[in-house]
Amino acid sequence: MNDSSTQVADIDSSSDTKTLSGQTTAALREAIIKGVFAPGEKLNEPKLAEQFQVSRGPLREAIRRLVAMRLVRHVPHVGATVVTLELESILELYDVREALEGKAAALAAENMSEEDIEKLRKLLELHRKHTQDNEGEYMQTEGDFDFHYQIIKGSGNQLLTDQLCDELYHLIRMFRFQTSRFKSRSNRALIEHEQLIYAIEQRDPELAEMLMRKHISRAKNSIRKALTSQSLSD
Amino acid sequence: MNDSSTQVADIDSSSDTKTLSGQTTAALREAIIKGVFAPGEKLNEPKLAEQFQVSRGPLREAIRRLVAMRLVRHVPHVGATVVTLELESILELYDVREALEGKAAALAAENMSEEDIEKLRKLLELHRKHTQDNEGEYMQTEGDFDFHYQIIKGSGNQLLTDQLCDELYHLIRMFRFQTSRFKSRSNRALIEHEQLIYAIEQRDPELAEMLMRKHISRAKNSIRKALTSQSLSD
DNA sequence: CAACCCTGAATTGTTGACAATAAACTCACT
DNA sequence: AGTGAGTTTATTGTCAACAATTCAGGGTTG
Repeated sequence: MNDSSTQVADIDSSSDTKTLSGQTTAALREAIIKGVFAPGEKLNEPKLAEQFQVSRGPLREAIRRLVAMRLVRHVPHVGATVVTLELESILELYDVREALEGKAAALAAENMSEEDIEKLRKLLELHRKHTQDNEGEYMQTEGDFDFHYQIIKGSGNQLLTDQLCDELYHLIRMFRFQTSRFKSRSNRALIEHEQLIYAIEQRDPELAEMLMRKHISRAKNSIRKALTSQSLSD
Repeated sequence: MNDSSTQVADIDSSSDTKTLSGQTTAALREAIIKGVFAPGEKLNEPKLAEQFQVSRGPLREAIRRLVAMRLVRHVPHVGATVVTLELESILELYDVREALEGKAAALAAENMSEEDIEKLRKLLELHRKHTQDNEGEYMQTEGDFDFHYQIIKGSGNQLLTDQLCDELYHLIRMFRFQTSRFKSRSNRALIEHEQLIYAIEQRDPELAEMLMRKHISRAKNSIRKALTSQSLSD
C-alpha cells in the first residue's frame, strides 16, 4: 500500500531469488554499486566463488548478467573487471536517458491511467514535504528516480521499461553512489517534476517529452560542471 | 576498403570467435533469426548441446547472452524459449528506435567527421543505384540498416551504439526476416535518407533528429497497417 | 644493458557427473 | 468418469575436475 517506498527488488525483475546464480547476481551487483569492489578492480572467479559460497558456475553466470547491465567488462581469456565511470561515459548515459525517458514521458502522457497520475502527484507532494523538512540528501536521490520510474512504467512500453529499469538503472545507481556527496539540485528538480506532472495531466505528449528532456539535460550539464571543475577522486 | 559491404561480424562486437561460447552464441543467434528455431519453441539444452557439438556450459552461456539480446526468454527451472514477435512488441521496438536513433542522428550532425559524411553519401548513392536496377528487395533491407548503422556509429556515443547495434539490431533483423515478403518502402526511404544526410551536412542536430524520428515513425505506421489488415501467419 | 624467448604458475574456458526442481503420468477415490 | 495425490521421468541448476590460454619471471643472447 505504500507507494513511495519502492524497494530495489520491486524495480528489478532480473533477480531470481529462487536460483543461486540469481542471488549471486544481486549480491555481486549491490557490492559493485556500493563500491565494495573498486572501479577497475579485477574480478577473480575462484576468490569470488569462495567469498559468495557458490561454485564457479553460478558466479560466471552472475558476471555475464552484470556484463549485460554494463557494470562489468569482460575480455575473453583475460577476465572481468568492474567498469570505471569516466565523465565521458556518464555524459553518454545521460544522452541515452534523455532520449529514452523523453519518449517515456510522451507515452506516459498518452497512456497513463488517471489513478496512476494521482499516485504520481501524491509522490511528488511527499518529496516536497521531505525536502522542506530535511535538506534533501541521499534518500531524496533514490526517491527522485522512483519518480522517474513511475513515469517510465506509466509509458506502457515494456521494452522501454526493461531497458531503463533493468539495465541502465543500476549504472545510474552506481554513479550516484560514487558522487553522493554532491548536493543534488532538489529545488529545481521539484519544480521541473511539477511541470512534468502538469503536462501529463493535460495529456500533452510533446510538452511532456520536452520537459523531461530538458530536465535530464540540465542534470547532465550540472554534472559536467561539477566534475570538470573538481576531480572525482579528490 | 569496401565501406558498403559491412558484414554481421563487423557490426556485432559481442561475438567472440575465439571462445566456444562465443561461437555458439553467434550460431544459435543466427539460427533463431533465420527461423531454424520457430518463435515460441522450447530450447532444450542437452539436444542443442548435441546439435552444436558443445557441452551444456557454453550453450547455457550462449542462451544467457541471447536473453540479454531479447531474442530468448528464460524462466528459472522451466527453461528458455524463442521469443514470439507480437505486433505489440514490434511497435514498442520502433518507439525505442525512434527515441534512440533520433538522438543518434542529432549527435551525428554534431560529431560526425567530414570524411564519414562523405562515405555516407556514397553509400546512399549505392542504394539509389541498386534500387533503380533491381526492384529493391532484401539486400536493400540489410543495406538500409547499414545506412542507419553508419549514422549511429557517427554519433560517437558508445553506449548508444552498443544498445542499438549489439542488442536491438538482432531483434530488428529477426522481425525483418519474418516479414521479408513485404515490399518495403524503398523509394520513400531513399528520399528520407537523402533529407537526413542533408541535415547532417548542414550540421543541424534538431532537424536531423526530427527527420530520423519521422522516418522511423513512418516505418512503424506502415508496419502497423500491413500487419493489422492481414495477419502474419496467413 | 636491453630485448627476446622460454618456462611455469595462475586464471579462464570447458567438460561430464550429480542434485533439485518441475512437468507428466498412473492410479486410487469420490 | 473426473479429480486429486503420489510417483516417475525429463530437464534445469550446480558442482568439481580437466584443458587451454594468458601473463609474469628468469635466463640467455645480441
